[in-house]
Amino acid sequence: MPRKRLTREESREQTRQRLLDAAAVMIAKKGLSATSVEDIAENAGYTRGAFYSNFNSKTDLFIELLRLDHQNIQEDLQKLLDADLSVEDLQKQLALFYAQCYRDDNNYVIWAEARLQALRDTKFRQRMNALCLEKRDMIAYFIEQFCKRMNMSLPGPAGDYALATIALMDGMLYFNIIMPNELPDASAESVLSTMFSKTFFGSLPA
Amino acid sequence: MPRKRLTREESREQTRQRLLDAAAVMIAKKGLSATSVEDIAENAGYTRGAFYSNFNSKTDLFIELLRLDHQNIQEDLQKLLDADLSVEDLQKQLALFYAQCYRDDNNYVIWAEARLQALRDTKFRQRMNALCLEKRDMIAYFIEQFCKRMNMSLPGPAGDYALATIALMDGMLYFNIIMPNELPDASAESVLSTMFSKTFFGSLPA
DNA sequence: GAACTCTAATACAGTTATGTATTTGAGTTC
DNA sequence: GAACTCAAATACATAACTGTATTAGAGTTC
Repeated sequence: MPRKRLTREESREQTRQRLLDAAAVMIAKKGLSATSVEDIAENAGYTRGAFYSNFNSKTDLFIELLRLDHQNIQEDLQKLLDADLSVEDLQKQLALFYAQCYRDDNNYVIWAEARLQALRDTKFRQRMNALCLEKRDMIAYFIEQFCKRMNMSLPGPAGDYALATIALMDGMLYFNIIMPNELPDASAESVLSTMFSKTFFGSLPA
Repeated sequence: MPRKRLTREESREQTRQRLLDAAAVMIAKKGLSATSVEDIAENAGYTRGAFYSNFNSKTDLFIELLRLDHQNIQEDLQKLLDADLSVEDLQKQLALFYAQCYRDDNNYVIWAEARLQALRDTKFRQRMNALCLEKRDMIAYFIEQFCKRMNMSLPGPAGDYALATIALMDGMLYFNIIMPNELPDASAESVLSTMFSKTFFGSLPA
């Protein structure tokens, strides 16, 4: 039984959202270029007509997908910063944050696809880079906060460490997805925390 | 003027090699699934007939491409190990090795494509994982050698550090390719060496 | 050099994608 | 509730890719 007769705007928004959701699933499953507009529409329960009525192109939809996910990430990070956590909790959050971003595997794949797309498409790369730099700066700020509370100073720019953090977690995450047996969670965590504590604690002033 | 009238076998080998080269270029440029068999053949100066005469499928060719590149990497690494370098040189080699693997950008993209393919195709993943584990073990051995000469001991299994090394270098490399302005070489190098020296030197026994 | 062989080109048949133009029908307006 | 509007379906015209089956011709064999 249909709860409610949807208004035109609600109905359109629902369609749009379903198309976005279906696209995320299909792109993760088959890859960006192997996913046809037809795939997306069909998987969302519509036809191509609905797609072209809501998006100009597959690329446009894809960017919207990234934008929305990035927005969620930023909001989550901001909440963490605002929460005024203890040093221990902050440390935990720093180590776990990135993995949380990719809480389901779809997101990991989608950003991996995005990176490749960025290598190929100048316009796309510009939009992508803006998102990445925002993320880097956010994490850099996070690291700075962390160091301040620990009464430490970094040997280099926080931005560089932010990049290293993203890079490291990304790579570890990939290994975890692709061959979970070879790198049990405990091991991954220990490697990460070793790298981080050695790196950051190594720079303690006293 | 044609140097020499090629023997049938030579001619076939030349065709095969040209197809492989063209595939590497096209796959890096357009992506694996966006690259058609036609693209590869045409770009190599042949028609699809030549392709199907030399390979069973695009996937087969792709795996051959990876296999060959991986073979080169392994050989290079082995040479380094055999060279019996000084500690300083060994350290340099460790930091630079991975970047050398991707000496031209094509290879980076091709392996990124391979990672995504591995996420989707079980059979492919199995072949891929074998290559990755070989590489990990090789680098782990490299790290062990390094530590031995430095008279250090690692706090954890060398394999874990090898994975972290690969992950970190991979991620940094991506940033370097995608936005070289944001991460000048000097900066990337300093981040890497900081991470490594802090991590490994932090574990010195005395 | 005639008969043979195998590489690569060509021809073919089938499938799947694209975007636009047009139509249908569920919501909206009065 | 009749006229209207816009979201989504359908129809259409193209284009591209796939793999196989067949053919042409450059090497090979004797």
